[in-house]
Amino acid sequence: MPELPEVEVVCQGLIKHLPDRQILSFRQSGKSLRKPIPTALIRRWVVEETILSVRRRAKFILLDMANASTMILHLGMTGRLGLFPWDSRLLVHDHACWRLDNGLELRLNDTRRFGLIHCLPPGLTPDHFFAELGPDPFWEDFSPDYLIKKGSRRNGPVKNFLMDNRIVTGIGNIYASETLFASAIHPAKPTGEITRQQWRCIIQESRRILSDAIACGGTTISDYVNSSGEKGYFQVRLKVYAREGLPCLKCGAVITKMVLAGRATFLCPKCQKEEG
DNA sequence: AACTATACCTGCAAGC
DNA sequence: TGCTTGCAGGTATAGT
Repeated sequence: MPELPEVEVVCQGLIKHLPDRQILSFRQSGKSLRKPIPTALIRRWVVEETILSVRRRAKFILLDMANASTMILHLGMTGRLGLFPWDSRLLVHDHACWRLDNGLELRLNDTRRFGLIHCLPPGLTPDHFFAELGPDPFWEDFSPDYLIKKGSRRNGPVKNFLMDNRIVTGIGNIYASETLFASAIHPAKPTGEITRQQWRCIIQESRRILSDAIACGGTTISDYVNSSGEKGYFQVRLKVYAREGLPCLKCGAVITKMVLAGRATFLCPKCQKEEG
């Protein structure tokens, strides 16, 4: 998916347009996303309601409605949200469309359909829905003490640990590689061997990289665009991700690729020593 | 309990 | 040209 920065950029775009808008109607493609689209719940609780606010929690986007219901959106790997004139032509993978009272329609386009839409009736807070999720990287809870407590008994690769959203949310495959490069830590290093100083470094670097990426409008690998249809520009700042065979920007050694938990992982073998 | 492999789905690029 | 294969930003699950 879009990782945390891309979701944040989309969210910031939606905040400019959605609050105070009323949803007039809802339509869908008929295809299921990761779970079936809860059309009945959306028509019951969201249609004809006004949007109060737009928030992000982890990689979820939340629309708080005036009647205290909540619509929760997740973009999966290929999800995109955009605003279009309501009578404009639908695109091939437009799966959910909310018509607004200003002539525009919010459309969720998701090629691979790994996205998710939830609708919580009034009074059901999203809290229990997010109960299993770890903190955002920007929260104070994301601290060396917390990571030592959660990670000391783990021997799996630290990269997998950082991508586990029960530990910390929003660090996906791109930013896990980038954070570990910036921290000079080998992605396969056993989690339990990471020192307090290294955790401090990981926290600091992940926040710096994610902030920079948000400021750049996110990373566009192939098809991600923000809610205004603009691409992000962080990809030109990536130091290791998708740079296999190219020289390390710090030391000139050749960037290599390995597979961890089935995911492509990029590193500089010289800057990120196994025993480091 | 922790970890890996697999499944979900479509499109694209590379290789034959 | 056309087929097959592998791979892609996420996450839930079943299995070891």
